[in-house]
Amino acid sequence: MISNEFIADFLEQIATLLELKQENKFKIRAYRMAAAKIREIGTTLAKITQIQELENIPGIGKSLAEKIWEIIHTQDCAFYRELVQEMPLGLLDLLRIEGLGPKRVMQLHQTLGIQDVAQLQLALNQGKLADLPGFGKKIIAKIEQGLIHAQERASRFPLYQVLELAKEIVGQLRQIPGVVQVEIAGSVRRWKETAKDLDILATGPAHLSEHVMDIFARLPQVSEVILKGSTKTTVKLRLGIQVDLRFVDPDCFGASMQYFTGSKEHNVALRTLAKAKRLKISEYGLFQINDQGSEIKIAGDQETSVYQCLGLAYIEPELRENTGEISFSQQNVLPKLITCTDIRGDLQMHTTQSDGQNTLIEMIEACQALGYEFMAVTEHSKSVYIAHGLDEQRLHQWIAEIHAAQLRYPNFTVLAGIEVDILKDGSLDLEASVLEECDVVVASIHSHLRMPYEDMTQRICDGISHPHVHILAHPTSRLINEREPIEYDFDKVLTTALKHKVALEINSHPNRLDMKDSLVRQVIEKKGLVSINTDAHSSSQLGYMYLGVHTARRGWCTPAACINTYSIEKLRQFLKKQA
DNA sequence: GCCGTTTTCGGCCCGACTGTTTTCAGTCG
Repeated sequence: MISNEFIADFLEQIATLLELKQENKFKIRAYRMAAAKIREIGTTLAKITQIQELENIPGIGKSLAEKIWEIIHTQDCAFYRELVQEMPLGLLDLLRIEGLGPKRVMQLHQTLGIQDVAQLQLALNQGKLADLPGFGKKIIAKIEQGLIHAQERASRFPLYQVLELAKEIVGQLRQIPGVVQVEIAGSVRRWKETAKDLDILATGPAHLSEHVMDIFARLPQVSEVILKGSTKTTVKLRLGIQVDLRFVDPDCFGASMQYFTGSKEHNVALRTLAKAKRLKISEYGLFQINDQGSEIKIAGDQETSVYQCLGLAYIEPELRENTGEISFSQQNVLPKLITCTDIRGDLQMHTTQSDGQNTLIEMIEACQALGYEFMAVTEHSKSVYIAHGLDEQRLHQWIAEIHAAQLRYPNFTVLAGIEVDILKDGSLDLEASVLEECDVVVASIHSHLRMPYEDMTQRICDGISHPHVHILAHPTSRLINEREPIEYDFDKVLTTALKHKVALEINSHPNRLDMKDSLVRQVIEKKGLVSINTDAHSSSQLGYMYLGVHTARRGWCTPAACINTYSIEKLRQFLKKQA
């Protein structure tokens, strides 16, 4: 079955080829928006039986519907083929080089016959670019540098890594006397799972701006200054990540935070809305345009007031992806999102009994220190040899030990659990009799990650249909930047989970964040349940909970949809499958 | 190519920085 990703990649490539062709930029945008829509939409397009249904999707009209239909049924697209005839695919790689946009790439292609990165490198070595109009010394140097960057660049950095870095840099900038505010913006503020760069906003009196930019450009983490102006400076850190700092007047703080938090798509939609109301929005504020064409600032110092003056309820940064949040906001029906303080307990963790670093008692006390009311200890099952997984006998004894430990903590609940493997054939790795002794059964997949789509779907559905299973852990087994998610029919698994009252986990480990945001959204839309857990292998990893909570928020998750917010009484009801 | 709180055609977000420019285009976010 053709995945939505496959279709979206096709449209994305067409958009880039049209960009090279210097087609109408709004046409290009239409392809990009359609690709984005397809990536986040819940339904698998390949299952659609009427082309009309495609046209009903916002952002997809007749022309795009026909192309998508063609891609689904032929795994190919004639329009795409035509474009590739005109422009070699190697040119797409050139576009990813800093300093090269569509115009210059086409100029290189048409005048020097350059078709790919290797030919560009050769032309640079031979000094051929210097003869071209518009290619001065600086531009050529930038392209040479860009080629080096393109080779060494990791595409995106995991959120957690960038957050740690951001805290460091923000801390350093806040120490500059006279600076009023320094805040993280961009995709990091939206808690997107990976970041291309880090955006920081600082405010203060205008005379300070040059000084702040100087200090920023000379921070010890900086390896290269890419551009430097009085209000905007971009540097590259030794770690390879790019950081943008913007400096504005405190009066513009709200508008700037709004602007630099993005997403780009959210901002475009907001500006369109503003324009319809004869307003103009920029990083400097929200302006009313009167009949003479002059502008009067009506909002800007607070982010909330920018939204308010547009007739919108405040939109949390995690929702700003232009996936429906603006119309929900207009109708004032945005969900009240889950927060870290709603979490009453962690339902997946490991101790020294299997592959954890801390003892049961240490984990209990760490959970209590976090203010939790309950926790579940969930060791691995026997087939996970390397993790020293438990067999029936050991689990039986271990449950007794957990019960004994519980006696020492009368005001706190320690649930005895297990993370049982779903084997290749869909059966569970432990006998039902011992699973029945557990308070919580978390099922997951650790082996045979590459199976045919239909078989994997069946395997997971069988696994979670087992009467003792409560939670499907890290549902896609992906590792960010390391391992692709396993492929199966998520709709079908979700339907099965709903039927059997199984919650789907949001695993908070920084390398996992699994399920990802868009899948969480699907669960929420279908009125399913999630469980946000850390899968901690040490007491310090219990602290990753916030990463899972923000991922949940990106999926529009409310407290009611997350079993970790339940009171212990309600949780026990759920675990009895009587909820 | 899409779409309608300027509705079936004519719009479609806005600004900073850089370089090669003699007044602005290209790139980027």
